[in-house]
Amino acid sequence: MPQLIAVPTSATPFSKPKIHLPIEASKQTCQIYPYAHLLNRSTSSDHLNQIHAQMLVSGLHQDDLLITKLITSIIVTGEPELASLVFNQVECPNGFLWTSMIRCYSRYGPFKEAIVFYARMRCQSFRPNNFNFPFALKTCGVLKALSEGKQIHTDVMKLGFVSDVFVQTALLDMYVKCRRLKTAKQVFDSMKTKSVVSWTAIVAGYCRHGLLKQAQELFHDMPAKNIITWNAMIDGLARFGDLGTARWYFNSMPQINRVSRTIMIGGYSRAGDVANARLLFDRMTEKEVVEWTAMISCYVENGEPGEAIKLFREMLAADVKVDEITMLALISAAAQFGSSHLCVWIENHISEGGFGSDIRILNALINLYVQCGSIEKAFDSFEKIPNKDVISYNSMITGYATHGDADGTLSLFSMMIGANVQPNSITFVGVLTVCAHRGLVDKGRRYFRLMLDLGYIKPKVEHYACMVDLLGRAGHLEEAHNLILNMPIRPEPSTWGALLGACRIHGNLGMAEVVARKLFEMEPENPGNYAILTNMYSEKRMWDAAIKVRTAMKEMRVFKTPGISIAVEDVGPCC
DNA sequence: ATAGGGTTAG
Repeated sequence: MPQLIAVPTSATPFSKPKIHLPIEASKQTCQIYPYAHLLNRSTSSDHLNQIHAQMLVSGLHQDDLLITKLITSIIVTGEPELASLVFNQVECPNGFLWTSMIRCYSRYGPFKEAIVFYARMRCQSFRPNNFNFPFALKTCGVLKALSEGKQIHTDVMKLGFVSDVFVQTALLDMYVKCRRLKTAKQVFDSMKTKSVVSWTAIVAGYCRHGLLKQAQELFHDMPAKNIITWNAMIDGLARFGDLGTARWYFNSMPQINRVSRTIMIGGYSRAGDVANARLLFDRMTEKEVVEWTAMISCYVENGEPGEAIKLFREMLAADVKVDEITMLALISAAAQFGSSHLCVWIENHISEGGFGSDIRILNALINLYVQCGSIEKAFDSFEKIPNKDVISYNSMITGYATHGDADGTLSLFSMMIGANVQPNSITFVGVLTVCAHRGLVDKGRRYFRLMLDLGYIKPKVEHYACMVDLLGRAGHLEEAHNLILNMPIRPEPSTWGALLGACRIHGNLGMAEVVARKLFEMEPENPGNYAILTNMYSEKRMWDAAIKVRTAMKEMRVFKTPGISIAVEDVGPCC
């Protein structure tokens, strides 16, 4: 995470905020205050603008109480930009105002602005209060902005909030969200008084990162649990493979709610138990958008897009309000279904629901068109996105790559660089895949080199697999072999498998023997590797060697699985 | 300040 902004940590001097209220303005106060009752949730932003204009004219824009009310009203309309506009005209904002602005951005985004506001507050040497920290820290967690979080941590210590349970809990949660479990635990251990929330935050942190042992230990040690603690625990268990225990906890917890059931639906879904997920779903009386979406996703996750789409229709019939996450699940289902006649229907829902400006939806749409085979339409949707992010570019690059379009892939990569969007490891999977597919050896080498030179991308096995495939197919077996031997991460059987395949293509028996030996060690139970080597011996009429491999196979009790042809199910029309 | 559903690759 690049540093968003330098948060000044100088803690002195603290100037008390002063309100410079013009005398004339204070005289007019009673005339203007009647406007205050207009500032409620339903006030439109035009109306707020009018009120603000009047305040400016009357010189009341420095009136602490009124401005606070105005900004609060703007914030509930969810328009942070307008709120900042008003805020920026306040000479000496009070603590409540600073908190409001930070909280506003931490809720509606852009999240970065919340930290910017925190930094601005510190630049003005305003002393944060215990309400400022949690919202600023929460935002650091959302953005995974560890370095900013640490700077706020310094402020917390300098300014004497080490014994504030709220602040400390927010701090430990920030470390949890930034994947710093050890630091989170240190903060937790240092707390003299801990609330249920503090305990739950650390338990949930361990759960989220799959450290179930630590989580369970604390779970059993904690003096009191609430339903959130239980839910965090069953989610951890269900998420990381111990569905049985999760189920046991689920059945023995003092009370359950909608969240508990949704967690279990997710657990069953990941275990492939669609029937039990549906059973739980059907038994729920109060189903809202999250529950419906969980069940729809369950079908998507388990390869039943038809059922997912059917359930979505039921959801509409049940008059449940669809949100952007339901739409993402639905688009996923349609993409899996792969039929282009769903696309128009989907696009209608997107515009009806007002999701047309949500970049996540638009990105999913690119993938939908790619999966339906209309790469041109995918590009149309891609082009229409005003501020394309990495995922937009990746979706399109991957789309071209899976269609084997090297020109499309590589020109889009250049476009991405030109637009100053940083490629990530997924981008390079796409680029290298297409190079391997199209036999573009030199280009592949160059892009691979570029990826390493960029420095911020940790090469993964997938990248090496692409390169081995690319070099191997082109006959550069030695180079491919050396790449595997020198790669900084553990090669997977499939990495060696790619090389073995290349040896077969080029009839290089010597290297095939070396590679096969490696594979026999790694996955002695996989019959495919023996088969390739046996076939290579047979092709060279080396019958003795072939028989030797077969015998070894028998001794290892490896049997070649007979070929199975799976009938393609006719799903029929779905709508 | 703590819990549930989602988009890009493989």
